Amino acid sequence: MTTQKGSSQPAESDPPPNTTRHRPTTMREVAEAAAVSVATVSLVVNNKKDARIGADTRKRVRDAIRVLGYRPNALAKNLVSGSSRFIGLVADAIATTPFAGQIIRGAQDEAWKHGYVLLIANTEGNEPAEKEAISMMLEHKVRGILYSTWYHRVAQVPAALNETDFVLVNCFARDSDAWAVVPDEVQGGRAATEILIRHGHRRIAFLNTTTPSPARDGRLQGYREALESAGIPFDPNLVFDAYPDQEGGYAAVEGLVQCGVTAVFCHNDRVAMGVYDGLRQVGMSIPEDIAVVGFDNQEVIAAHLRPPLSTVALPHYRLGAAGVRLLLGLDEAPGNGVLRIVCPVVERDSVSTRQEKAPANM
Amino acid sequence: MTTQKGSSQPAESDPPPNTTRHRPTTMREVAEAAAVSVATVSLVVNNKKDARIGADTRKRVRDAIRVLGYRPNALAKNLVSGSSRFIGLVADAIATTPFAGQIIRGAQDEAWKHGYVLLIANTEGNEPAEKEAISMMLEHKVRGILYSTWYHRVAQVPAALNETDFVLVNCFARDSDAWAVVPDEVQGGRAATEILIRHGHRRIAFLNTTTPSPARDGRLQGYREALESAGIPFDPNLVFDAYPDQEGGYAAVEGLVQCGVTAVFCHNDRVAMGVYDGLRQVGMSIPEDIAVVGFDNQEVIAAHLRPPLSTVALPHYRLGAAGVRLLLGLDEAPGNGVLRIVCPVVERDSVSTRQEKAPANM
DNA sequence: TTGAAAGCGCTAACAA
DNA sequence: TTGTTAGCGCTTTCAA
Repeated sequence: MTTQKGSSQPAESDPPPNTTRHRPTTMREVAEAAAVSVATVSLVVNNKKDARIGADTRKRVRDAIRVLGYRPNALAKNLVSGSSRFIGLVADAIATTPFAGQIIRGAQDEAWKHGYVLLIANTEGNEPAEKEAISMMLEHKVRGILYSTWYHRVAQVPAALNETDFVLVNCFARDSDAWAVVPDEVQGGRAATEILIRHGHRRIAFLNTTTPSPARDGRLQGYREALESAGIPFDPNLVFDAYPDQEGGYAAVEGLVQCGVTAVFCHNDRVAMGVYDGLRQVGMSIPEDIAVVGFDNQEVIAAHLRPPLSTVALPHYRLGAAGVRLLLGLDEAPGNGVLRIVCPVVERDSVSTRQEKAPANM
Repeated sequence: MTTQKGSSQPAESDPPPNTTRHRPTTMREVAEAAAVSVATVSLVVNNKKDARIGADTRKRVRDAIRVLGYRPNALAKNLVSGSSRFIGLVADAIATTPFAGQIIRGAQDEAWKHGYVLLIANTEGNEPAEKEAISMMLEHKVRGILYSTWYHRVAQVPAALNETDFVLVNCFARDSDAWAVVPDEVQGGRAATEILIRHGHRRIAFLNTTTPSPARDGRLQGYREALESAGIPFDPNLVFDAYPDQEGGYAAVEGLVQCGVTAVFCHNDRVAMGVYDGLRQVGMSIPEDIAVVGFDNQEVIAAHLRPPLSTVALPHYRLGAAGVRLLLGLDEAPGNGVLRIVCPVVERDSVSTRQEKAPANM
């Protein structure tokens, strides 16, 4: 097949004919073509405000740029200015979960907005890889580093991070005041529970995860706070342990029906999916017999269960975006250094059908 | 709170004390500290094979590097060498789907392996954003660009891509011989169907997507090929249209049971999930009454359905990895320029239960 | 075995 | 209004 490569052939073998596609055009060449100095070219390329360039000079330069297909060399530019427009993102698992991707996306969009580019590295949580990734970013003189994890947890901050600005995303340091952005688990747990309360439920179970984590503690606390605000006494017998996946939810159904609750708040959407299966098994229907809300808003699941699942979303996109804003000093970090992002409610039909929520007009 | 920034204070205000953390150490400083020339430092930093450096000189340099916390400046290095160690990845949707992430991961891992770093940009399929992203990558003198899409489709190749090496990932160009890496839909469709055939099914429905796409055509062809190889006549009445999500699968169940098939190949796992619901609704069980296989191997769903779903995986990770291999010239492109990656079978319990497949020993 | 010096492509004083 | 020049931090001949 024909080659699609331009740079594949050694350029020095023959004198560059005046065709395109050899060594990239430099600013100096543009300057010669336009019969001006490189300084002038630089000025027009960068649209320097306080540079007074004659209209015709400017035009000559512009033309030369177009004709030669000139592109500024960011490497050189960065070298001069001493700092690059890179932001490093090191992640422990870029795509083990659908979530991590949203962090990247949020970070990327926000970075882009301010003229920065994301340099990413995924380390699989592997320490040498992590060190190497950070080194490489440091060597590229990144503006700063976002250190992110795929689930909300305590992070062991690699020492090398201190050589630059950094912010933790979806994780936090236990013994340091390093800046961090995390989801507000407590508020999320409260919100989830409140959906149920708002629909008149008083006997509400909570299927919490078995894994110790900020999510486990935070959501439980939120659940309790919501009950308390509503004047509903907390009943520890209504809090169940469930392994945080479909099987865990399925297995928990038996206990659920035995204790006679009218609603259940599941630690995550996958658990909720298991609960759906279990409930169906025993002939109970959602939301009539039992209302359920999940957590995470894992689209593939939540939006397409029957009935679609009301849930609380994990704000991954915003986590990533807030991370770069903090990094760039666009937002101020809160006093303790950790910024909590709210987990928004996503109501669907697993608490009450749409008809009940908003009666049709006819 | 205390600042965690090093670079935040102007460094020129006072002469750098010999503490750490000011302007980063340069090679020249290392040279001075070690009382050698920068050339020598360069030699030892890069472990140049054919450089004969005295053991003690080398040690002095090493020590100075350690003491000063020197890090090479990749920007400068790249400028000199004329080319960077960047590979650009432009994606139309980094995380709308769990899939895209795997492409990134595959590309990242493979790039890393060869000393390259990924520069990523997501464009949301937005053309100006795409142009800008490519420009930026070109300006950074990337080694090449991976242009990827989140689902397998024909891509409109942006002209600017021709200024560098590039390979299409998960998409291909209609009228060009641009290099591309895509999943082998035909083989995938064949493999899915063969799972069913291997388990004795002869009357096999195919719930194909309604969306025109390489997946739609390829999987259908694979389905037909598999039937043909097994000597089963193709019956067009057994091919149904289904919108490619849970609702589509659910809706298709009625037709499915009416035509009395014993097995169904679903265009994707989400459709399969809908089929599960529908089948349960009419009291049929999987795999006893009807066997089902999906496509995509979307973990959250496939692995946790009841019973777990046998399916065929989309090789996103390998797509990304193969993309960089092609780009770097590590692998040879096939004659027509498009490399097809096999979609591996993932057997679970929706075709026959594990017991049937492998009887327990006692 | 090591050093001096040129220069990668660009920016930013400073001159003119 | 535009040009000259000195670097940015590094690699790489070429000399010593």
